[in-house]
Amino acid sequence: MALISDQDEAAVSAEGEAYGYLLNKIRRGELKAGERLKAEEIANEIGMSRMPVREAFRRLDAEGLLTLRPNRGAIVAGFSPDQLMEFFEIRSVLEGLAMRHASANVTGADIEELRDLLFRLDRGKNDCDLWLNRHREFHAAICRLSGKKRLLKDIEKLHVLLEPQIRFWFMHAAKPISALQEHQALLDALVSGNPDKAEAVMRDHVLSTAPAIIQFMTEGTK
Amino acid sequence: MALISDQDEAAVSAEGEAYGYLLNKIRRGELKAGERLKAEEIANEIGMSRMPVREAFRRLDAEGLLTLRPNRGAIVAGFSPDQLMEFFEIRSVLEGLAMRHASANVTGADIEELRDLLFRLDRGKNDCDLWLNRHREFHAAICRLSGKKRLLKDIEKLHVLLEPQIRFWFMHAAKPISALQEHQALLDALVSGNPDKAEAVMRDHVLSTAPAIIQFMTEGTK
DNA sequence: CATTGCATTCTTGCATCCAATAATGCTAGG
DNA sequence: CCTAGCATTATTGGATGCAAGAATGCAATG
Repeated sequence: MALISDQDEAAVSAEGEAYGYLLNKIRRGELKAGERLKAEEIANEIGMSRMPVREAFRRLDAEGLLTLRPNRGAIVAGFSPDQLMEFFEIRSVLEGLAMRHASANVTGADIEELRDLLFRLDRGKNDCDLWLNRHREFHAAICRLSGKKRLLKDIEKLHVLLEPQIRFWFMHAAKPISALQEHQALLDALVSGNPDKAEAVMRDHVLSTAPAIIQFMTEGTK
Repeated sequence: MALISDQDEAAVSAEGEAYGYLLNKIRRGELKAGERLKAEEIANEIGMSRMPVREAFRRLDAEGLLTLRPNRGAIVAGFSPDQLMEFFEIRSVLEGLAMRHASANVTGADIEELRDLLFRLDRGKNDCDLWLNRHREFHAAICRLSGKKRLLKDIEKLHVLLEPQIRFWFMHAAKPISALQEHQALLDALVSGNPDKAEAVMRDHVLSTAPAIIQFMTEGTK
């Protein structure tokens, strides 16, 4: 249930609170690419000093969500179509690897649970936040079966990086009608017992969604 | 030539200096896994206050080189054989992807340069630092041909994570006699014009080196 | 009217200070 | 001699202050 970090749990530290606050804003698209963030401003909004905000900046910068420029503050990272495509490609190979391991570990109970997640995903296709969360959770659930923690973490980071874009697409473009059968195919590949096939299907799945999402962006902004 | 960040360039900021100082120590294995780092101690060593050191801790934590525990400081990250294997696997798919793109972009001049790097790599096989740097640079040079910046960055991060382990192996185990032909095979695959083959060869190459390095660790510590 | 140069204001980066939490060592009791 | 509990010390997390650099606005000049 924990996604990237503790962004919705009660953050114990001020830095954690600042991190979660900013992460949510970025993911929801409330902070636009290129926007400059002033440490003191953020600090006032959430009732703390600039120090923990600076540290949150540092963490978000390391994750690629912000760009920290010397003496010139933090700006929200924005990505070109090429960069977005690169993220999708990295996701495809990482989730492909996770899928490969998952296919070796998966049990009947796991499949049962995944079917349930998929069912809920489909039912949430009219609520953006709901759908995005369930979609992320569905992919995370598969990756979790791999048992590889770092892999899961890296993949979730990429999902967060792409979330504003996917949200934009979800809200403005045609709803993902085909999502159900696409993801059903993932489950089929998962139980096929063929690791190569499982990996290949996941790679194709991730890449197949990319062009529509990216192309829509370029059309939407011109 | 710039590796991960500005760890040997003249760091402009105090935070950058602290980051580079710690990064080098970790990479060289001067800080052992599990060792606790005290912010003030580090700060005194390099003549600054704790604040920039804390921020460097935050960055290194985000990169997975340190583990920051609430109220209990930073400890140097250490990895189990399983975790190391996971890193190698992630490296294999990421470098495989980079190789795929590189094979589409590579020119005759690039191959010339890579051959030169490989030649220098082989000549440096008796100096640990030299060999490690050249080996990293050889892989980075191939990945750079992909033109994918994020991919290159992620791969270099993994190289840094694995560096202490590879260093340990290099110093205590048999020298990598086969490295020359292994890497030569990479160049052959690169010019083969077959992206699938190029990717597969790189994946195999990265994975093939893993068991020896990891196994040696478990033997060396028991 | 546009543009350059300068002065003012704002923001960042770092040091220092203080409170809260964790680690350490000591003492007393078994 | 070992252990539990407490007092002391060390260390972290966060707030504040201050200097250096960047952004802004204004005025003078072409």
